[in-house]
Amino acid sequence: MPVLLTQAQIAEGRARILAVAERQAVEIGLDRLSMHGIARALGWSATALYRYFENKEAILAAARTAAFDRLSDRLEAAMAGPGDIWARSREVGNAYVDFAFENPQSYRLIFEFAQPPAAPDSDLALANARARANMRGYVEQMVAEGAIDADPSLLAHVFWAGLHGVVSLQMAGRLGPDAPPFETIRRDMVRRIIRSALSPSARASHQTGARR
Amino acid sequence: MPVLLTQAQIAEGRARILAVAERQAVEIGLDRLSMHGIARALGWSATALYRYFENKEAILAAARTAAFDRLSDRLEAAMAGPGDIWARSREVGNAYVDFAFENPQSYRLIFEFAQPPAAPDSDLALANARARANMRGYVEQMVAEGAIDADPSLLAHVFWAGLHGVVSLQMAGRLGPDAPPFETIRRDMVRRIIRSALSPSARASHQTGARR
DNA sequence: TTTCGTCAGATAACGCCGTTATCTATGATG
DNA sequence: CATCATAGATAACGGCGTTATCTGACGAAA
Repeated sequence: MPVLLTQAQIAEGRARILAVAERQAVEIGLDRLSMHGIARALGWSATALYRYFENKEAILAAARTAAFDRLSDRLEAAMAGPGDIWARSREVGNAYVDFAFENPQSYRLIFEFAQPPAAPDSDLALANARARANMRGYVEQMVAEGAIDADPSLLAHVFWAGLHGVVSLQMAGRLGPDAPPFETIRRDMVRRIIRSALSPSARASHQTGARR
Repeated sequence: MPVLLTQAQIAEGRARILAVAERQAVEIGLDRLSMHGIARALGWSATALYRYFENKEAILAAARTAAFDRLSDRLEAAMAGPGDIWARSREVGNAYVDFAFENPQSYRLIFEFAQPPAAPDSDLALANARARANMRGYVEQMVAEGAIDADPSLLAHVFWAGLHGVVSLQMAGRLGPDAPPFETIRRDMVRRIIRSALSPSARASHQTGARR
């Protein structure tokens, strides 16, 4: 009978393709990524890629999945760090922003406007859900610990959307030269939202305590 | 001597090309827009387009400019409407969101991540500046009228980024099925930011007055 | 009125893209 | 050792953005 690719070989092939794709996305930009180019870098023919991925979109979906997971890793690491919930939440925010600007191609890949919907229960959908859970988790904990008082899911999405808004305006170069710097906008936004949700008990200790 | 295109003919040619480009962007999506396709719709050869625009990117830049101007028109109309500054500011926000979801391709065109920088003093740069001014203007007026108290530019950018964040998450389909609806997130975000900036005098009249 | 120069626009072509059809060589199984 | 399904190469398709080249039409000059 034939010589079948083992599961391990398939996995390795996919991993090699993804590695090249991610490197090229960084080097030449997401939109210049091409099947021919990836194959060239591997010393393969372009058609060989189709033994490992159904088409280009499948490669992008896998790269998106990996990007989601890397983002989640960083958010979870920040959340698992030292300090009280205030400090850790701040670190989660920093991790998000750092990820975005250290990996703009990954951030773009994840949040690009035109995206084919992910198949339900696909790896991509799961990675997306994990990232969303991480974007919610720290807010839920703040509410659970009584630091702030709000509908956790709603407030989490407000935080997330706000952060994503500044990040993506900055990335798209839509903050003109007359605009305040990115970090100023971000800090002011977060400060306003936080204060709007401070629990009565936290209001005394945090609000005054945080500003010496 | 030769038969030169008059300024008017050039302007008309550019207008026809743009009209087709914008229609096709709506019909088939921004990324399927092509020089060949635009020319086909015009009954021209693809190369004829190069008599009117330097290249495809120039067409996109012109379309971006037009999109910016349409957005500005709507923002200005909302700002010029009836009612006090609270009502008009609310309408500016509605105009922004309505524009985004009624013209997703235009919104995408404007706020897409990867954008070649606009040439300084180009029509595009001017249209961009006009739109940014409109995103600032209503906040400046609120501050001027004493309704709220903040650095106008900073607060305007916080509002804008927040709104853009919810809009673009929604457009990219990144708000999962477990997320609160778009309008809920938007309203909550705007409410929180507004309250954080209410001037002491407005706090009494607005905060209580606005909730019956 | 004929010639001529110049430019608008068409045709052809280039190299790239994503993808499919077809071929070839391989190596485990009978 | 012969067979045969398959991995991967080669070739090809239609489409892309863009450039080179050709063609034809018109205003100025003769």
